[in-house]
Amino acid sequence: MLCVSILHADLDAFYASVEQRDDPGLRGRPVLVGMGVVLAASYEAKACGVRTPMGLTQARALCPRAVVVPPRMRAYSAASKAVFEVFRDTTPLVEGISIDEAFLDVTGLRKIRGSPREIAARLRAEVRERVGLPITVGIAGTKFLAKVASAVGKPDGLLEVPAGAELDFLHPLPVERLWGVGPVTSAKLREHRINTVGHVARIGEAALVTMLGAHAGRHLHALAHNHDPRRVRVGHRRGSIGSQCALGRRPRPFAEIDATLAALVDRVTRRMRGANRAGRTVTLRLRFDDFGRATRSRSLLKATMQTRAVLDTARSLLSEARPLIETRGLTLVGVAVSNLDTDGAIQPSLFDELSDDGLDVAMDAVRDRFGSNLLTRAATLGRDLNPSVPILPD
DNA sequence: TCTGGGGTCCTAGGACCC
DNA sequence: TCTGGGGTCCTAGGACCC
Repeated sequence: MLCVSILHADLDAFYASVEQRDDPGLRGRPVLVGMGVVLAASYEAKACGVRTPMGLTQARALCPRAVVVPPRMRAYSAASKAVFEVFRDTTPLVEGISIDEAFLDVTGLRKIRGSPREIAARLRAEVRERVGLPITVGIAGTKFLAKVASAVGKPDGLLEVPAGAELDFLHPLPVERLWGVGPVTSAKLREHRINTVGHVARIGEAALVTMLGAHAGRHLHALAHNHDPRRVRVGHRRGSIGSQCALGRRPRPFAEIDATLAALVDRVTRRMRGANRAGRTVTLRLRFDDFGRATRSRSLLKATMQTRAVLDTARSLLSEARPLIETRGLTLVGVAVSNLDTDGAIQPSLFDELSDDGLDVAMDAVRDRFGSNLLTRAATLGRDLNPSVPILPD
């Protein structure tokens, strides 16, 4: 039987490392990337206790020596592409998880490329040489364990969990290492004095299901025994495309929220056209003063990637949510399109043709109603927002 | 510890169909 | 008029991930 070997490759403090690579003056110093909140912290900054996402004010208090730089998404996107090229030169079986991490299936490469450890070591060296970035690689027989291994191996490390030693490695770790255990599940488990993965493995599936629900219970039980049958999937396409914008606590006139929504829809549909994906379900995301959240969604009869159609739907959802917004105070607005088709032939509308440069078009839609102040505000917002960065390579 | 922006998956009720 | 099981889609919410 062929023993599966999976690598989990994860760039270290990705955005911060790109900044340190591009500005030698930042090397060896604590670096924070962010605007408002910390998007990434170099290991020097993490040593002070800085975490993401933490407010920059608080991060500066913890780490007064830190250099704060604004994010440069284009640079990170380019670096990510270069790293993924190294991945694909290693094996065609690459599954991107995010801009800075991927699974690589190297099963069966032993004869031509050496042991998984040799492959991983070469991969790390190549990322360092070709892209100039530190990367940690975990090696194991399952995706889950490879991911745990890279997390434990950070930073700039290589950690292999040998066959047969999986549970010895896994069971002493805290429950938070399990994929799918966040703050809520962690609190529930710790309430029952379940603190380690080994304890999760011992208490039995039925008890976990009672505690956490059917799916989560079975899932965690399986992971705690290192049962993870998921294969590395190639060519997986994202299921939704969205954009959102935090508004701060200052009250905003409804018209300004509407203009912001138009800017967001313009970005989203532009990205959809760029990726040639049409979608059918429009979701409006809202977050309120008390950090409560709500979503409102509507499905269209036909998939679209046109700004006009998505904007009309989003705006209608926003109007319906207006009473909610006015009572609870809005701090974030977002829009996402899901139910994505793959075969959407691009059908430019007049609206879209007008929209080729910047946010002019979405702004046209609000100009008459809201006047030039809001137009300026929304256009500024759009330019401040970072360009689209693919989360998964299309 | 007061929280950004990009996503994923699961649950559950209701409408609707056979 | 009341009734069943099975299935899909839509919508809203929640938890989680990086």
